[in-house]
Order: sequence, then C-alpha cells, then structure tokens
Amino acid sequence: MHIVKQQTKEEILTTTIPLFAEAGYTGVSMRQIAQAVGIKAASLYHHFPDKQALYIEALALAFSKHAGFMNESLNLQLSPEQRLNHLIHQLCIQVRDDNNFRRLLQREILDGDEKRLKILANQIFGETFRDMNELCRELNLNRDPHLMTVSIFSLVLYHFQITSIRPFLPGFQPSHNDPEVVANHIFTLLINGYK
Amino acid sequence: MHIVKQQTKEEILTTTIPLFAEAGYTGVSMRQIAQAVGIKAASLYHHFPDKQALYIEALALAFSKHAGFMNESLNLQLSPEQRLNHLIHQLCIQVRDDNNFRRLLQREILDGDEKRLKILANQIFGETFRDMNELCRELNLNRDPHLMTVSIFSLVLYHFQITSIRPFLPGFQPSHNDPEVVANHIFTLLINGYK
DNA sequence: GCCACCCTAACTAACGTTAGTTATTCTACT
DNA sequence: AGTAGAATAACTAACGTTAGTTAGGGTGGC
Repeated sequence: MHIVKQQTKEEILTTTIPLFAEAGYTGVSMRQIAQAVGIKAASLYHHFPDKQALYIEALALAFSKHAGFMNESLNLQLSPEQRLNHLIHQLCIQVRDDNNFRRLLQREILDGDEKRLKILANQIFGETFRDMNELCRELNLNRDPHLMTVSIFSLVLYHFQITSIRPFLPGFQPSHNDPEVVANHIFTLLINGYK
Repeated sequence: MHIVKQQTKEEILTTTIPLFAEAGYTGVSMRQIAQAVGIKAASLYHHFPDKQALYIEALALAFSKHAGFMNESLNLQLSPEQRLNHLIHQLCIQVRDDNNFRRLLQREILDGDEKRLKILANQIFGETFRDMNELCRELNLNRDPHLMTVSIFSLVLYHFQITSIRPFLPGFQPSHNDPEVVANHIFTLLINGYK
C-alpha cells in the first residue's frame, strides 16, 4: 500500500500559506519558503513542478477549509431572520480569526487571473453564495438577491479587511474588533437600516 | 526660474501609478517603469533616490486627488438623508472610475506599514471620515458612528473592489456595475434595512 | 561653463530553476 | 529471509536571468 508519504509536502503547504498571505506571490522566494520549512530550495522541486504550482496548491488548501463555511447556518431549523443572524455571527468569527484566508482572498481578488477567479467563485463561494441568494429571496422579494448577498459579504469582510487601518480612523474603539459587537451592528443594520 | 523643470518627474509618477496599481510594488521593476516613461532605468535615479521613494511619491499623488473627495456632498444645504444619498452616489461614481485608486488602496491596506497607514488614515480619509461620523450622529444617536461610517464605506468600496470576481458569482447582471444602480441599492438598504 | 538630464556600462545580490549526487526506504523476486 | 533494484527525499553546485543600484561620460540650454 502506498498510503501517503507526503508528510513533507503538506508541511511545505501549511508553512507557505502564511508567507504568501503576508507578502504575496512575488514577495516570497523559493529560498525563503525552503528555509521556513527547513530544507533547501532545490528540494521543493521534488514536490512541486514550479513556484506557481506550489502557490496554487497552497491557495487551494487555505481556501478549502472555508468552502462550506456557512452551510451549517443556512440549514438550521430557524426562521430566515434567525438564520441570517447566525450566519453573520459565524462569518464574523471565521473572518476575524483566519488572517491568512482574509489576506489571500484579498490578494486573489487583486491579482488572480480569470481562471483562478472562476475556481474561487464556483468551488469556494458558489454554493454558499447561491444559498445566500435563496435566503435573501425568502427575506424579501423586492430586492436584488445578488446585490443583497454582496452587501452582506461586504459589511463583514471589509470591516475586518481594514483592521490594519481602522485603529487610525476617528472614533475607533477596541470593541470594534470584537466579532460579537460587529455582528450585532451589521445584523441590526440590515434589519432596520440605520434607524 | 526653476518652476516647471520637473516635467519628467511628474510624467514618471503619472506613468508609474497604473503600473503599481496593476502589479504591486514587487511586481514592477525599475526597468519596466523606465521603459514606460521612455528613458533608461538609471535615469530614474536622477529624480528619485530609490524605488521606495518613487513608490511613495506615486502613492501620494494617486491618493491626493481623493483627499477631500466628498466634502462637497457633506457641506450641501440639504437634509442629512439627502446628503447621505448624494454622498453615496458620488462615492460610487468615483470609486468605480478610478481603478488605480481602488487597487492602490487595497494594496496599501494589505502591505502598508504603520507609518504609511497613519498618513493614509489622517491625511486622506481623516477629514472625510470625521465628517461622516458627524453625519451619522445627525442621522441617529443610538448607533456607533465609527461602525456606521465603516459600514457605508464597506458597502461601496467592497462592491467595486470585487468587480473582477462578481461576474462569476450566481445572479450577476451587468447592471450591477452601474454606479447609479449600486448607489440606489445601498442607500435604500441603509434607510430601510433589507425590507 | 555649469547644471539638469539622460545615457552606457557595470556591479552585486537575489531570483527561479536544473543537474547531478547521496542516503534512506519500499518493493519484489529467489 | 535476504538482497537487488526502484523510488523517495534530501543535498550541493551551478545555471541563466533579472533585480535595484552606482559610476562616469556625453549633450543641450541658460
């Protein structure tokens, strides 16, 4: 049996994810990756044909954990509003906690070519996005579901994506980094508007 | 008089902005910049001490145009709600039209060091953010103005920042790229909630 | 004649990648 | 069961290229 001797390969990927998240594709060299793993740069080519392949596999691994990250919320036996509330809370927690996911996503949106963006849209967000469209339809018929879904994602993701600069903006308070506080703000905003 | 002698320097900067916006700091070489301008790489060092200085000056120029980009809306003689509406429309149009601004902002949020982020927060967004906090206070006393301001920015900026991937998400329609359509969606969402 | 401007040429460092080698582990046949 | 041979995984050394940067020389306008 050839179960899998790919222990090193996985270690390379998990080690590489935070590096790419931090500095981006061109900002990380094969030698840096190798050093972080504890081997020489040339040895990386035993596991991956080239840098791009390594990057893409690292991406896939980093994103895969979030593939169905809210289906749980959406399939609960609750009212649509309660499901929305649960989902926003979950999303806030997950997005806040996974720096790598957040940064890699942002980098892909900036630099990803059409092929990679399609994979991201279909395999990672596709199902969730569709479910959220459905939820939006259940909540209200007069609003474009796509725009609503984008808005919900925007409110959560952007808030945490600008975590690095928010402390310097007027009115900042440490509680604004608390997923609970943010989620409540967003949910009530969606329900009532700013009133 | 040595008033306008810096014609080439400005040309370098304006030529460089879209390059950095497209490929990022490490993604653009001095030779590429030089070629785009029409000179040799070495000549760039007559105008800038090093690549970093060139980048920072290009950033400053790209952002400066948006420094007070909505004070107009905020100082109009209208009701708070009408001012908000006007502001969202203006913001949508500007953000949609200036690819470079959008991308450079996203890159700075990802890669900017504390010093650069502070400059961005204070000199570019500071005044506007403060005014928006004020507007939020006028609209409603029970909601955290900082969170509200962040949410408004999120709804507009994120929508257009993910323009590259939105076409691949379920329910997309070309009209979702129309600033007018998006602005109306966001404004009514803020006013009424999803209802 | 100076000074702003651009050039050619070159440097060092780092890049991604390949070649060739060695030790270790797995597999298979007698 | 023991051993030949393949596969695995790491290494050193070096490839050709490109990066940012520097030195020094030429030219045209005040």
